[in-house]
Amino acid sequence: MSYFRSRIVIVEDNDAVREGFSLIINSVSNYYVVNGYDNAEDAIKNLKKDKPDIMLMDLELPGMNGIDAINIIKKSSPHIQLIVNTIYENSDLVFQALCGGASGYITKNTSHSELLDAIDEVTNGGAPMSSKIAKMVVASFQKNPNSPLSARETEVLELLSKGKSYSMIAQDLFVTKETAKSHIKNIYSKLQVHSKSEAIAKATKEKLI
Amino acid sequence: MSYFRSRIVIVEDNDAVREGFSLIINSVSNYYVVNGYDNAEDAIKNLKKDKPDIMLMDLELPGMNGIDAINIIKKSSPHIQLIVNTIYENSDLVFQALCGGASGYITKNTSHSELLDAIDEVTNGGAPMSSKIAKMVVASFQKNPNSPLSARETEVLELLSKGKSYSMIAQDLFVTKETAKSHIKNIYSKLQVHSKSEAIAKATKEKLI
DNA sequence: TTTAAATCCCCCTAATCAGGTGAGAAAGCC
DNA sequence: GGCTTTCTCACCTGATTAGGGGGATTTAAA
Repeated sequence: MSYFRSRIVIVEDNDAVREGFSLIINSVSNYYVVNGYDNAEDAIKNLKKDKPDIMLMDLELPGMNGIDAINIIKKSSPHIQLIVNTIYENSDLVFQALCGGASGYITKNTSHSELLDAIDEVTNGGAPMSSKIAKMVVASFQKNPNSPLSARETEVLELLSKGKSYSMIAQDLFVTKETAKSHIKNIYSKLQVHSKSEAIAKATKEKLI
Repeated sequence: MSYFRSRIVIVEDNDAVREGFSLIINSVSNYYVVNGYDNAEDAIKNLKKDKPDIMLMDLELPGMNGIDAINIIKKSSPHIQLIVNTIYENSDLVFQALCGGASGYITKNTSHSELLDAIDEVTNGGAPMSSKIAKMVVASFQKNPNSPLSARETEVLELLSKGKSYSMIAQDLFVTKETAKSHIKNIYSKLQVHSKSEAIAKATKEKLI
């Protein structure tokens, strides 16, 4: 744990919630809230002045949304640890926030002590997540168990998705080019597509690869 | 929380550790350890008999390794929740375990109460992870901030990685095919590659896309 | 004012892609 | 035993592509 008090900025449009967070965070000695904003624009404008180590960021904000804010903040100040705090558990939002550089994602049913735990965790280089979010993140690594494709076809599609040509796939799998083509034809027929890009798009969407 | 005691199987080659876990888990009312094994083969053989709801799985085992075991167990009994418990924090192992269907990944510096917390969490549909593991998982969503590629080039490479042809990329970006080609030439030169597959491989490895 | 980025154009050749049609061997299922 | 799927291989065709070469212009940042 740091010997310095980490500087925290809160971006949250609900005044009561924002002030509640401030009180909680300021009640412990390791942290203090340097500023709170009800919109992302003002928070971004004052980054240089506030010098936050950690930001608590709501996603549903008036004006600029939280996802865009995360991208802007992380580009200009990559050292800032962003913790998303929102009611949304929509998977697109979660992955957009994480891809944009959020260090954690906690939902708004979080207790005061859990909020402080989350701040502790990013301070120690962790990645705090609500239980449901962690589950979504872990699930994103796993394939669809109901794939219509055979093991070999999946293998071929994986190589196709790596940009390999028919002949390269054939080489990798120690078969002839005609065999690779044959697999691809069957993949197209099963997925009801007519090109590499459609096949990869469908396979990615349905987590077949 | 369930009204039934969840059935737990432990796969762990260190006898003392395995028996320690059993004692801890059996000391709470929600769970009981139906069996413990010092290798994956025996655990897999007895799946039908043991009917575990949750398995605690070490990765470094004599004979079959834990990753292969996870894949086999998840294929035959997808309802089983697997919690990896290992000393390894190697990123390849973590992602292999998660891709294979592990529900959680905790490292061996975990306290007794944290172990029980992890079991509680999978019981409630969560995905328990050690702090470092969660950080690795979240980091896997984020791009390399030191990419040599321009924003436009990254965009082009992303489309290329989706299997799109030069002309499709041009259409998507509302430019001519020659422009798309020009970007791709620059990408190849910057990445020092000479084909789609090499570019995608390098970009994926270095998280440029 | 030099550099990088983004756009566009021409030429070239070998290779690729997608479709059709057909077929043999092995494995699994009822 | 018969059925289906899977994996393997082959030939044909026509349109497109990929990757390389050579340039050029405009804008914006350093």
